[in-house]
Amino acid sequence: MAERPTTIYDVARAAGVAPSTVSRAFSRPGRVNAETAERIREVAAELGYRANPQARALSTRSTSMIAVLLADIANPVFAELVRGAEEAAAEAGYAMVLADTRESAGREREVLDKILPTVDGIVLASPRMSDTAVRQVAKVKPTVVLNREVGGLPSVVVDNPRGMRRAAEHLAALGHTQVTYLAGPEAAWPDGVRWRALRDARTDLGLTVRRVGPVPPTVNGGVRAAAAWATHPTSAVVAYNDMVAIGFMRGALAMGRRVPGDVSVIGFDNTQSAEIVTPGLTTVAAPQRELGARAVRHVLAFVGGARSTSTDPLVLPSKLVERASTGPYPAPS
Amino acid sequence: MAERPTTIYDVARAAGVAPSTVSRAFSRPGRVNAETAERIREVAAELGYRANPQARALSTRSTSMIAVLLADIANPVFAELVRGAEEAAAEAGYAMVLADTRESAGREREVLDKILPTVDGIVLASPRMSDTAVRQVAKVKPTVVLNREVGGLPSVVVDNPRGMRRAAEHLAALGHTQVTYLAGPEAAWPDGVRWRALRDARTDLGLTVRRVGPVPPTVNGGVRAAAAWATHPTSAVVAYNDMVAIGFMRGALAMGRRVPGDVSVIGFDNTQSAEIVTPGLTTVAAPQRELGARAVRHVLAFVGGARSTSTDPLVLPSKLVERASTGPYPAPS
DNA sequence: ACGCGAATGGCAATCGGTTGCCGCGTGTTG
DNA sequence: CAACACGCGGCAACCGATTGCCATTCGCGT
Repeated sequence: MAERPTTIYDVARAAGVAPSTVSRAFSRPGRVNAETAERIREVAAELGYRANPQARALSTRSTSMIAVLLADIANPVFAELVRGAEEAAAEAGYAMVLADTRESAGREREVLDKILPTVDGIVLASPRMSDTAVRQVAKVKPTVVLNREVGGLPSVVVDNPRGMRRAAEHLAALGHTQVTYLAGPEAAWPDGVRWRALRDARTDLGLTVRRVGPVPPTVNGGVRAAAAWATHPTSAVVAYNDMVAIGFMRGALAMGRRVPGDVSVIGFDNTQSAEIVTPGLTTVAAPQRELGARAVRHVLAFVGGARSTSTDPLVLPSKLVERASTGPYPAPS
Repeated sequence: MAERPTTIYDVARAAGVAPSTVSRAFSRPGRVNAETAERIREVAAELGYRANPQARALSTRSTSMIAVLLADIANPVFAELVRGAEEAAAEAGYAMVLADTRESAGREREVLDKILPTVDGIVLASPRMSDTAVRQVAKVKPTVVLNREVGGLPSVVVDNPRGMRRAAEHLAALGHTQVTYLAGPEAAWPDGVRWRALRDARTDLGLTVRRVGPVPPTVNGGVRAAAAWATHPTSAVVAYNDMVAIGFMRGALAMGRRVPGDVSVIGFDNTQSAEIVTPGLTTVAAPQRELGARAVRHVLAFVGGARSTSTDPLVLPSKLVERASTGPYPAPS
């Protein structure tokens, strides 16, 4: 521990050249004599030299890193997304670091202060901070926003309206006429979008919609939502996300309601849990991996100097995955 | 974008003082006249000055960041662990960054090269690289290893042997005499430990043990394990982790075996999935959050200059959580 | 009135790299 | 043989902050 790493100066001394030559031997191979370069590289290897990217960044203003800020790592939606992001970054020779901001705008700011100067670009996944705060960040470093639209800033989002529309159509086709929406955190941008999409689908699908919540986007939140729903039960519910949907199913079950016998349930995100839970959860899926990859490629384009790729949000399709948690409107028994 | 951030030089000029004074106004408040400091702070705020931690690190050799490297973010075990780590870091005024290494030793090295100089300490969670590579890292920066022991290096691990012992006892008490272990990746340190613990429990619990695998530590891996198990079925199975256990249950179910009627299943990790799956999965739980927090506090102690806190591994207890996936040895029918 | 030390601000070196520019030596060309 | 270009290495400034040391000023004791 604490052993000072070797620097270009160490290498330079050992190889009998100037530090600048060592630097060039690595950064622009053509610029220095092939033999000299070779010798330097040998010496460097021997000494275990590794360039300090931060020191380099001081003058070049470029680390080869990007950061992805997540509202909550424990949320399984992010698993695939991170994968996609990581792969896209690796492909471009960038390292990706992640920071969890625990659903808190304050924490986002703190982390950003520390991390911003160490990276070339930022992906804000489901940021909780204000639009102005986000714009502030975008002024300093190339930034792409995920799962949210912030006027004038590049963003990547899922086609939530269409997803919700599909969900509503599915329920309507099964004969349901009343749908309850189990709302997630108000700070979550997609929540409002999904709710509005459901309301918009109301008239031409002949649906009545209600809304309970907001509840935390967790299994327990779903259990609480079930209790709230029970005061005015409907034959169908759409939850903010899969975890809430699963919690709702547990809660409903505990109250003696059967799924989908008494109530049909639809979630959002198609997380792994949606598949393993019983009954299998019908849910609106989004290409999370693609989402992450696109976002990263998008920032990297900016980092690479793209002046203004269109700032229209890039919207990715979503689709309904039908499983066993939805069924026909219960026949009067 | 691309707007150069303001530096102490900008602030110094605007406030009519020397850069060094600006620096001191922030880093050692007593050292500079109260009024001057106040003025500087005002000017700085007005200009939106934020210190560049990397530049600072050049001379102080201390960013206020630590890194946690994970083998796989998609693995839900890490969710809680990250939480604990993040909280412990925040408590100490450190920011935590995460890197996913996709279960690859090579990727670990690459990421470390980039990230190492930007942080004060490292937590390696379930590293896949060789012991020597790990020691190499530890020579450069304070390092704590999680879920693995590397001779001479501080580490935090779960009491896997005891956990497995409890699982075996539980099965033995239910009358099972043959247990199959569904092995996870060989590069995963706990895999060997768990398997050995099961073998060790054999004789005095009167068990016969078998082993199938290795399989990937995923639901699909579990499905494959079920196929392998089916060639020599046993009445009880212990899986490398919950995902494998869940996959096994699906696979077994698909083959017409009932859980726990025909086969009892135990997982490891007590992830959220263990609770929501049907039947509820009996599993060996570890205090993941605590694990993460301890690891971080441990590195921070080293960062703070502790010369050699004992390098004995810190071992945290594990316990068996009984749910519905285990039952009595099937009566001959 | 003189001397001394505390308070306070500035100068300049340093951290580890990068890069513009200079200068030397060699090879090519007229 | 002179002129010129080019290849290649070194010097030194710079990125943004920190810090040891020095200089100035002021207050105070004697």
